[in-house]
Order: sequence, then structure tokens, then C-alpha cells
Amino acid sequence: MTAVTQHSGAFTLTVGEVAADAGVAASAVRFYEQHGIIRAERTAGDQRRFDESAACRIRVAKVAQRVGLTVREIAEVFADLPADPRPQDWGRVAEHLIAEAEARTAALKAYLGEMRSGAKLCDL
Amino acid sequence: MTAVTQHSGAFTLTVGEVAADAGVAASAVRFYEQHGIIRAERTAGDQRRFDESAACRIRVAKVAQRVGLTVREIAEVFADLPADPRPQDWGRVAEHLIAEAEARTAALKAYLGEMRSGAKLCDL
DNA sequence: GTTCGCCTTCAACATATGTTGAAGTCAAGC
DNA sequence: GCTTGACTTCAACATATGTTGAAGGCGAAC
Repeated sequence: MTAVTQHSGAFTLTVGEVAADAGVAASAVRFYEQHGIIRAERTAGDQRRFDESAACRIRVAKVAQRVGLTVREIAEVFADLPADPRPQDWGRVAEHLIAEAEARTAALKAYLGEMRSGAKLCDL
Repeated sequence: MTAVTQHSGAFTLTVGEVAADAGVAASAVRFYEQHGIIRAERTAGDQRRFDESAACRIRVAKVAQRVGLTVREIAEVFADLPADPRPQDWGRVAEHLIAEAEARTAALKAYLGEMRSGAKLCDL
């Protein structure tokens, strides 16, 4: 007797449900699927069905976009996530995203610091 | 007798010179001027002439774009820079940009941390 | 077994960030 | 004072990130 607990791996959510969960438009959900941020199965009638992680991926993607990552880059980071991600899988992805954000901030700081301390200041 | 030292404030550089200094295409230099990242005077013959800070502003803008700031946002930050910016003016701008980058990274960390520790994990 | 809301695709539009090319002008060196 | 390379504008194109609308199909509830 298999557990009925339907957790991740069950592709049951419609585009509209995921959109509402993630706080984006349905068109955006389709866009993210086309670009590999989320994955879907199809019903017999060709409608998309998403699993529970879809809205989460989208929310993370929106925050990651704010630190300069492109949709393509985010999709590449998410490629690390198995179909049914465990918390440690999310942990790895989180570390990856944070490291990237910090690297970019470090690059900004380095450039500005160089400007400030360099013999040849930018403006002066 | 005024000093001949031509520092910032002298609008003498052509589009091509600024482009070469900043490591971007001439078309990008015109784009950044249109969008308020840099300012230009015009010759009698209507050609643009930039000051020494132009290439610097562009380089800073490129790094700032990597941490998720839009051209419009960068232009707003640069609005703080007087025509002939002193090091402390650049310092203020630098602090502003770094603070913005760190705020966005903090938002990313907060969201990911919440996901990890929240009772309702994203995926599980 | 019909209805009605949500789903499908596809193309057009919208904004951000640029690049390219055509047609013509400017300016610096010879 | 010509020549020539770099400049001008403007429109079209290109890519990223979506939204909107038309025309039609699916599915759950009654």
C-alpha cells in the first residue's frame, strides 16, 4: 500500500494556480516554462500541469533577477535541482545563487575601491 | 593667470575616444548619453564632446548593471554627481551603489533562508 | 451532456538595452 | 582648401523579458 501523501513529483497544478501561488501572470508562468525555470507535464488534452515546486522556483527566480541574473542563468542554476528536490538540493542552489550575488557585489566594490584609491582617479 | 591643467569640466573628448576608454561601442556611448548616464556638450558642428568622467561613469554603470540596476536607476544615482565631481562625490555614489547591491543580495538571502527554515518548505 | 471558466497556440505589441547601416556633415592633416 | 576618417541622425534590426488578444479546445460541475 503506497502512501497517498502527494508531495513534490505530483504534477497537478494548472497554470493559473501556479501563477496565483507565485504572484505572477499566467503568461509569465508559460514564459518561465519555455525558458527552463519550471517544468510541466501535459494532460491528455494538452494542458500543462505543474508540481508544488513550480511557484517556489518562480519566486526564487524573481529575487535572483534582482541581483542581476538572467533567466538563462537562473535556469542553469536550477538544472541542478532533481525532479523531486530535497531540502539539501535547494540548499545547494541557494548557496550557488548567493555566491553569484556576492561575487557581483564584490566586483562592484572592487571597481569602486580601485577608483577611489587608484593613483589615477576616474574623474580627477 | 589661470592654471592650464585641464581636468574634469573640460568637454574635449569625442564619442570614439570615450568609447575606446570605456571599452564599449560608440553606439553605446550615444545610448548612455540619451539615457542620462553621461552628459555632453556640442561643438559648433553639432558633434558631442565629453569630459574625462564619461568613460568612468560608463565603466561604473556596466558593473552596476551586473548587480541588477537598470540604466534608469544608475542614471538616478549619477544625478547626485555634480558637473565636476570631487572624490567625495564619487564616494557618495559608490556607497549608494554598494548599499543597493547589498540590499538586493540580502533580500535574496532572506528569501532563501526563509525557504530553508520555514515550516512550509518550498518544495516539500 | 451541456455549460462556462480556464486552458491552448500564435502573433503582435511593449519596454529595456543596444547594434547596424544609410545618407550626409565635420574637422584635422596635408 | 581638399581629403578622409570620424562624426551626425534616423530607422531597422536584435535579444531579453514579458503582456495582450483572437480563435479555439478542455474539463469539472451541474
